[in-house]
Amino acid sequence: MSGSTSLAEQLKMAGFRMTRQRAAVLRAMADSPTPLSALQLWNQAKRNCPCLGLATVYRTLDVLNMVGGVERCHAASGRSFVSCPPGDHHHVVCVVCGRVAEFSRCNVASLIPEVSRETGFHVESHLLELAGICPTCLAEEKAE
Amino acid sequence: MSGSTSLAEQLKMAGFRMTRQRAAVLRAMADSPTPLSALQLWNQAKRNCPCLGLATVYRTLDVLNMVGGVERCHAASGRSFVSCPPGDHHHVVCVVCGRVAEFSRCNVASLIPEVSRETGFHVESHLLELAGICPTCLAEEKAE
DNA sequence: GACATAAATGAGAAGTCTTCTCACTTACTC
DNA sequence: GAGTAAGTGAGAAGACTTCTCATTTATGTC
Ligand SMILES: [Mn+2]
Ligand SMILES: [Mn+2]
Ligand SMILES: [Zn+2]
Ligand SMILES: [Zn+2]
Repeated sequence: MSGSTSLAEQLKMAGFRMTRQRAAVLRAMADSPTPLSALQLWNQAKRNCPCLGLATVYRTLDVLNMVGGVERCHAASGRSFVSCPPGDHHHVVCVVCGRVAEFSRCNVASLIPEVSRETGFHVESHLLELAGICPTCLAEEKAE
Repeated sequence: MSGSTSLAEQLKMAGFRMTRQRAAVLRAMADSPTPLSALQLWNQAKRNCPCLGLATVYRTLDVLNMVGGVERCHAASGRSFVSCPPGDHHHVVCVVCGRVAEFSRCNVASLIPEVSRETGFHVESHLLELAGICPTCLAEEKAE
Protein backbone atom coordinates (compact mmCIF):
# COMPACT_ATOMS: atom_id res chain seq x y z
CA MET A 1 0.00 0.00 0.00
CA SER A 2 2.77 2.43 0.84
CA GLY A 3 4.17 1.64 -2.57
CA SER A 4 0.98 2.84 -4.18
CA THR A 5 0.90 6.02 -2.12
CA SER A 6 4.44 6.80 -2.99
CA LEU A 7 3.90 6.38 -6.71
CA ALA A 8 0.78 8.54 -6.52
CA GLU A 9 2.77 11.22 -4.77
CA GLN A 10 5.49 11.03 -7.35
CA LEU A 11 2.91 11.63 -10.05
CA LYS A 12 1.35 14.57 -8.21
CA MET A 13 4.69 16.14 -7.59
CA ALA A 14 5.60 15.87 -11.25
CA GLY A 15 2.40 17.71 -12.17
CA PHE A 16 0.34 14.76 -13.39
CA ARG A 17 -3.31 14.45 -12.46
CA MET A 18 -4.67 11.66 -10.33
CA THR A 19 -7.47 9.96 -12.23
CA ARG A 20 -9.66 6.99 -11.39
CA GLN A 21 -7.79 5.04 -14.07
CA ARG A 22 -4.34 5.83 -12.78
CA ALA A 23 -5.40 5.03 -9.26
CA ALA A 24 -6.66 1.65 -10.41
CA VAL A 25 -3.38 0.86 -12.15
CA LEU A 26 -1.35 1.96 -9.14
CA ARG A 27 -3.48 -0.14 -6.87
CA ALA A 28 -3.15 -3.19 -9.09
CA MET A 29 0.61 -2.76 -8.95
CA ALA A 30 0.65 -2.35 -5.22
CA ASP A 31 -1.57 -5.36 -4.69
CA SER A 32 0.52 -7.73 -6.76
CA PRO A 33 3.42 -9.47 -5.04
CA THR A 34 4.91 -10.15 -8.45
CA PRO A 35 5.53 -7.67 -11.27
CA LEU A 36 2.85 -7.59 -13.95
CA SER A 37 2.83 -7.09 -17.69
CA ALA A 38 0.69 -4.36 -19.22
CA LEU A 39 -1.96 -6.92 -20.07
CA GLN A 40 -1.98 -8.48 -16.62
CA LEU A 41 -2.10 -5.04 -15.09
CA TRP A 42 -5.06 -4.18 -17.27
CA ASN A 43 -6.97 -7.27 -16.21
CA GLN A 44 -6.34 -6.56 -12.54
CA ALA A 45 -7.04 -2.86 -12.70
CA LYS A 46 -10.31 -3.34 -14.58
CA ARG A 47 -11.75 -4.90 -11.45
CA ASN A 48 -11.63 -1.44 -9.85
CA CYS A 49 -12.31 0.50 -13.01
CA PRO A 50 -14.25 -1.66 -15.46
CA CYS A 51 -14.10 0.60 -18.46
CA LEU A 52 -10.37 1.14 -18.24
CA GLY A 53 -8.68 1.06 -21.64
CA LEU A 54 -5.51 -0.85 -22.33
CA ALA A 55 -4.00 2.22 -23.92
CA THR A 56 -4.40 4.03 -20.63
CA VAL A 57 -2.41 1.32 -18.90
CA TYR A 58 0.40 1.90 -21.34
CA ARG A 59 0.11 5.65 -20.91
CA THR A 60 0.19 5.29 -17.14
CA LEU A 61 3.26 3.10 -17.36
CA ASP A 62 4.94 5.66 -19.59
CA VAL A 63 4.18 8.39 -17.13
CA LEU A 64 5.41 6.34 -14.20
CA ASN A 65 8.48 5.54 -16.20
CA MET A 66 9.20 9.24 -16.78
CA VAL A 67 8.76 9.90 -13.10
CA GLY A 68 11.10 7.05 -12.32
CA GLY A 69 8.63 4.83 -10.50
CA VAL A 70 8.55 1.96 -12.93
CA GLU A 71 10.97 0.16 -15.16
CA ARG A 72 10.79 -2.02 -18.22
CA CYS A 73 11.78 -5.60 -17.69
CA HIS A 74 13.03 -7.31 -20.84
CA ALA A 75 11.72 -10.73 -20.01
CA ALA A 76 12.51 -13.68 -22.24
CA SER A 77 9.51 -13.32 -24.54
CA GLY A 78 7.96 -9.92 -24.93
CA ARG A 79 8.18 -6.96 -22.65
CA SER A 80 6.54 -6.29 -19.38
CA PHE A 81 6.55 -3.50 -16.91
CA VAL A 82 7.69 -3.86 -13.38
CA SER A 83 7.13 -1.52 -10.49
CA CYS A 84 10.48 -0.84 -8.98
CA PRO A 85 11.81 0.56 -5.76
CA PRO A 86 14.14 3.48 -6.36
CA GLY A 87 17.79 2.73 -6.88
CA ASP A 88 19.93 0.50 -9.00
CA HIS A 89 18.82 -3.09 -9.26
CA HIS A 90 18.15 -5.92 -11.67
CA HIS A 91 15.79 -8.86 -12.12
CA VAL A 92 15.82 -12.63 -12.00
CA VAL A 93 13.00 -14.10 -14.06
CA CYS A 94 11.60 -17.59 -13.62
CA VAL A 95 11.61 -19.41 -16.94
CA VAL A 96 8.75 -21.62 -15.76
CA CYS A 97 6.15 -19.28 -14.26
CA GLY A 98 7.44 -15.80 -15.09
CA ARG A 99 7.76 -14.66 -11.48
CA VAL A 100 10.35 -11.94 -11.00
CA ALA A 101 12.65 -11.19 -8.08
CA GLU A 102 14.96 -8.26 -7.67
CA PHE A 103 18.58 -8.02 -6.63
CA SER A 104 20.79 -5.01 -6.26
CA ARG A 105 24.26 -6.44 -6.14
CA CYS A 106 25.84 -5.74 -9.53
CA ASN A 107 29.43 -5.83 -10.67
CA VAL A 108 28.92 -4.85 -14.27
CA ALA A 109 30.21 -1.32 -13.77
CA SER A 110 33.72 -2.60 -13.19
CA LEU A 111 33.63 -4.16 -16.64
CA ILE A 112 32.88 -0.98 -18.51
CA PRO A 113 36.28 0.67 -18.77
CA GLU A 114 37.68 -2.40 -20.43
CA VAL A 115 34.79 -2.73 -22.86
CA SER A 116 35.12 0.94 -23.74
CA ARG A 117 38.76 0.44 -24.52
CA GLU A 118 38.09 -2.68 -26.60
CA THR A 119 35.15 -1.39 -28.61
CA GLY A 120 35.57 2.38 -28.64
CA PHE A 121 31.99 2.78 -27.40
CA HIS A 122 31.14 5.34 -24.77
CA VAL A 123 29.07 3.09 -22.51
CA GLU A 124 26.18 4.81 -20.77
CA SER A 125 24.05 2.09 -19.27
CA HIS A 126 23.65 -1.61 -18.90
CA LEU A 127 20.88 -4.15 -18.95
CA LEU A 128 21.38 -7.22 -16.80
CA GLU A 129 18.77 -9.87 -16.36
CA LEU A 130 19.17 -13.33 -14.90
CA ALA A 131 16.96 -16.27 -15.80
CA GLY A 132 16.33 -19.40 -13.79
CA ILE A 133 13.80 -21.22 -11.69
CA CYS A 134 12.04 -19.62 -8.75
CA PRO A 135 11.76 -21.26 -5.32
CA THR A 136 8.11 -22.13 -5.89
CA CYS A 137 8.75 -23.89 -9.18
CA LEU A 138 11.82 -25.61 -7.75
CA ALA A 139 9.67 -27.02 -4.98
CA GLU A 140 7.09 -28.24 -7.46
CA GLU A 141 9.75 -29.90 -9.57
CA LYS A 142 11.06 -31.77 -6.57
CA ALA A 143 7.58 -32.83 -5.52
CA GLU A 144 7.19 -34.79 -8.75
CA MET B 1 33.67 -14.82 -46.24
CA SER B 2 35.07 -17.54 -44.02
CA GLY B 3 32.27 -16.71 -41.66
CA SER B 4 29.73 -17.47 -44.36
CA THR B 5 31.44 -20.73 -45.29
CA SER B 6 31.51 -21.82 -41.72
CA LEU B 7 27.82 -21.16 -41.20
CA ALA B 8 27.01 -22.97 -44.44
CA GLU B 9 29.01 -25.94 -43.25
CA GLN B 10 27.25 -25.91 -39.93
CA LEU B 11 23.92 -26.09 -41.71
CA LYS B 12 25.05 -28.91 -44.00
CA MET B 13 26.41 -30.89 -41.11
CA ALA B 14 23.16 -30.54 -39.22
CA GLY B 15 21.28 -31.96 -42.21
CA PHE B 16 19.80 -28.74 -43.57
CA ARG B 17 19.75 -28.06 -47.31
CA MET B 18 21.65 -25.25 -48.90
CA THR B 19 19.25 -23.13 -50.90
CA ARG B 20 19.69 -20.01 -52.95
CA GLN B 21 17.77 -18.15 -50.25
CA ARG B 22 19.86 -19.38 -47.38
CA ALA B 23 23.04 -18.65 -49.27
CA ALA B 24 21.85 -15.09 -49.84
CA VAL B 25 21.10 -14.59 -46.16
CA LEU B 26 24.44 -16.07 -45.14
CA ARG B 27 26.24 -13.86 -47.58
CA ALA B 28 24.43 -10.75 -46.37
CA MET B 29 25.52 -11.60 -42.86
CA ALA B 30 29.08 -12.22 -43.87
CA ASP B 31 29.24 -9.00 -45.86
CA SER B 32 28.00 -6.79 -43.06
CA PRO B 33 30.53 -5.49 -40.57
CA THR B 34 27.71 -4.83 -38.14
CA PRO B 35 24.96 -7.22 -37.02
CA LEU B 36 21.69 -6.85 -38.87
CA SER B 37 18.03 -7.15 -37.94
CA ALA B 38 15.78 -9.52 -39.84
CA LEU B 39 14.47 -6.65 -41.92
CA GLN B 40 17.91 -5.27 -42.69
CA LEU B 41 19.08 -8.74 -43.57
CA TRP B 42 16.13 -9.14 -45.90
CA ASN B 43 16.89 -5.92 -47.72
CA GLN B 44 20.54 -6.88 -48.18
CA ALA B 45 19.88 -10.48 -49.16
CA LYS B 46 17.27 -9.52 -51.74
CA ARG B 47 20.03 -8.00 -53.81
CA ASN B 48 21.32 -11.51 -54.46
CA CYS B 49 17.95 -13.20 -54.46
CA PRO B 50 15.25 -10.72 -55.42
CA CYS B 51 12.22 -12.83 -54.70
CA LEU B 52 13.38 -13.80 -51.21
CA GLY B 53 10.55 -13.71 -48.69
CA LEU B 54 10.88 -12.15 -45.27
CA ALA B 55 9.50 -15.31 -43.69
CA THR B 56 12.42 -17.21 -45.13
CA VAL B 57 14.83 -14.84 -43.46
CA TYR B 58 13.17 -15.60 -40.13
CA ARG B 59 13.23 -19.31 -40.89
CA THR B 60 16.89 -19.16 -41.78
CA LEU B 61 17.67 -17.30 -38.60
CA ASP B 62 15.76 -19.94 -36.61
CA VAL B 63 17.71 -22.69 -38.26
CA LEU B 64 21.02 -20.92 -37.68
CA ASN B 65 19.96 -20.37 -34.12
CA MET B 66 19.32 -24.09 -33.62
CA VAL B 67 22.68 -24.88 -35.12
CA GLY B 68 24.26 -22.34 -32.82
CA GLY B 69 25.52 -19.94 -35.45
CA VAL B 70 23.38 -16.97 -34.59
CA GLU B 71 22.02 -15.35 -31.49
CA ARG B 72 19.18 -13.03 -30.60
CA CYS B 73 20.21 -9.58 -29.49
CA HIS B 74 17.68 -7.85 -27.24
CA ALA B 75 18.33 -4.37 -28.46
CA ALA B 76 16.65 -1.45 -26.76
CA SER B 77 13.62 -1.26 -29.04
CA GLY B 78 12.52 -4.44 -30.71
CA ARG B 79 14.50 -7.55 -31.40
CA SER B 80 17.11 -8.24 -33.96
CA PHE B 81 19.27 -11.14 -34.87
CA VAL B 82 23.00 -11.01 -34.75
CA SER B 83 25.45 -13.41 -36.28
CA CYS B 84 27.76 -14.49 -33.54
CA PRO B 85 31.11 -16.18 -33.26
CA PRO B 86 30.94 -19.26 -31.07
CA GLY B 87 31.51 -18.82 -27.37
CA ASP B 88 30.27 -16.64 -24.58
CA HIS B 89 29.97 -12.97 -25.35
CA HIS B 90 27.69 -9.96 -25.06
CA HIS B 91 26.79 -6.83 -27.00
CA VAL B 92 27.18 -3.07 -26.79
CA VAL B 93 24.51 -1.26 -28.75
CA CYS B 94 24.75 2.31 -30.00
CA VAL B 95 21.74 4.30 -28.85
CA VAL B 96 22.16 6.66 -31.79
CA CYS B 97 22.62 4.47 -34.86
CA GLY B 98 21.98 0.95 -33.60
CA ARG B 99 25.40 -0.42 -34.47
CA VAL B 100 26.44 -3.36 -32.34
CA ALA B 101 29.85 -4.45 -31.08
CA GLU B 102 30.73 -7.58 -29.18
CA PHE B 103 32.77 -8.19 -26.07
CA SER B 104 33.55 -11.37 -24.25
CA ARG B 105 34.81 -10.23 -20.89
CA CYS B 106 32.01 -10.87 -18.41
CA ASN B 107 32.02 -11.00 -14.65
CA VAL B 108 28.36 -11.73 -14.07
CA ALA B 109 28.95 -15.38 -13.21
CA SER B 110 30.66 -14.42 -9.98
CA LEU B 111 27.48 -12.66 -8.92
CA ILE B 112 25.23 -15.64 -9.25
CA PRO B 113 25.87 -17.54 -6.02
CA GLU B 114 24.97 -14.48 -4.02
CA VAL B 115 21.82 -13.79 -6.00
CA SER B 116 20.78 -17.41 -5.62
CA ARG B 117 21.17 -17.15 -1.88
CA GLU B 118 19.26 -13.86 -1.69
CA THR B 119 16.36 -14.79 -3.96
CA GLY B 120 16.16 -18.57 -3.76
CA PHE B 121 16.21 -18.77 -7.56
CA HIS B 122 18.24 -21.42 -9.32
CA VAL B 123 19.96 -19.16 -11.86
CA GLU B 124 20.58 -20.76 -15.24
CA SER B 125 21.58 -17.96 -17.58
CA HIS B 126 22.10 -14.27 -17.86
CA LEU B 127 21.44 -11.53 -20.34
CA LEU B 128 23.87 -8.64 -20.34
CA GLU B 129 23.73 -5.80 -22.82
CA LEU B 130 25.50 -2.48 -22.68
CA ALA B 131 24.21 0.67 -24.32
CA GLY B 132 26.17 3.73 -25.32
CA ILE B 133 27.53 5.64 -28.28
CA CYS B 134 29.67 4.05 -30.95
CA PRO B 135 32.97 5.51 -32.16
CA THR B 136 31.38 6.71 -35.40
CA CYS B 137 28.58 8.57 -33.68
CA LEU B 138 30.98 9.96 -31.10
CA ALA B 139 33.07 11.41 -33.91
CA GLU B 140 30.01 12.94 -35.53
CA GLU B 141 28.94 14.49 -32.25
CA LYS B 142 32.33 16.11 -31.81
CA ALA B 143 32.32 17.38 -35.38
CA GLU B 144 29.26 19.50 -34.67
C1' DG C 1 20.96 -36.97 -66.17
C1' DA C 2 16.11 -38.07 -64.74
C1' DC C 3 13.15 -39.36 -60.64
C1' DA C 4 11.15 -39.51 -56.22
C1' DT C 5 10.55 -37.37 -51.97
C1' DA C 6 10.84 -34.65 -48.18
C1' DA C 7 12.49 -30.07 -47.21
C1' DA C 8 12.08 -25.36 -48.23
C1' DT C 9 9.78 -21.35 -50.07
C1' DG C 10 6.57 -17.13 -51.21
C1' DA C 11 2.62 -14.59 -50.46
C1' DG C 12 -0.27 -13.17 -47.64
C1' DA C 13 -3.15 -13.94 -43.53
C1' DA C 14 -2.92 -13.89 -38.72
C1' DG C 15 -1.08 -13.01 -34.11
C1' DT C 16 0.97 -10.18 -30.46
C1' DC C 17 2.32 -6.22 -28.39
C1' DT C 18 2.43 -1.28 -28.54
C1' DT C 19 1.31 3.33 -30.19
C1' DC C 20 -1.64 6.62 -32.41
C1' DT C 21 -5.96 9.36 -33.45
C1' DC C 22 -9.65 11.99 -32.25
C1' DA C 23 -13.99 13.06 -30.28
C1' DC C 24 -15.36 13.17 -25.66
C1' DT C 25 -14.69 13.42 -20.49
C1' DT C 26 -12.72 15.02 -16.27
C1' DA C 27 -9.40 16.80 -12.70
C1' DC C 28 -7.69 20.85 -11.11
C1' DT C 29 -7.31 26.23 -10.74
C1' DC C 30 -9.55 30.37 -9.78
C1' DG D 1 -19.26 26.64 -10.77
C1' DA D 2 -16.91 27.74 -14.89
C1' DG D 3 -12.80 27.38 -17.96
C1' DT D 4 -9.07 24.84 -19.67
C1' DA D 5 -5.73 21.73 -20.55
C1' DA D 6 -4.81 16.99 -19.33
C1' DG D 7 -6.55 12.52 -19.70
C1' DT D 8 -9.41 8.86 -21.67
C1' DG D 9 -11.80 4.94 -24.61
C1' DA D 10 -12.40 2.63 -28.75
C1' DG D 11 -10.66 1.22 -32.42
C1' DA D 12 -7.37 1.90 -36.21
C1' DA D 13 -2.72 1.51 -37.31
C1' DG D 14 2.05 0.05 -36.89
C1' DA D 15 6.04 -2.98 -36.06
C1' DC D 16 7.64 -7.33 -35.75
C1' DT D 17 7.08 -12.24 -35.95
C1' DT D 18 4.80 -16.61 -36.94
C1' DC D 19 1.67 -19.48 -39.50
C1' DT D 20 -0.72 -21.69 -43.59
C1' DC D 21 -0.73 -23.98 -47.68
C1' DA D 22 -0.10 -24.51 -52.50
C1' DT D 23 4.10 -24.67 -55.21
C1' DT D 24 9.05 -25.16 -55.95
C1' DT D 25 13.50 -27.25 -55.28
C1' DA D 26 17.71 -29.65 -53.19
C1' DT D 27 19.49 -33.97 -52.73
C1' DG D 28 20.04 -39.11 -52.66
C1' DT D 29 19.20 -42.93 -55.88
C1' DC D 30 19.22 -45.10 -60.07
MN1 LIG E 1 23.79 -2.89 -12.51
MN1 LIG F 1 28.28 -13.33 -19.54
ZN1 LIG G 1 8.59 -20.02 -11.14
ZN1 LIG H 1 26.37 4.86 -33.46
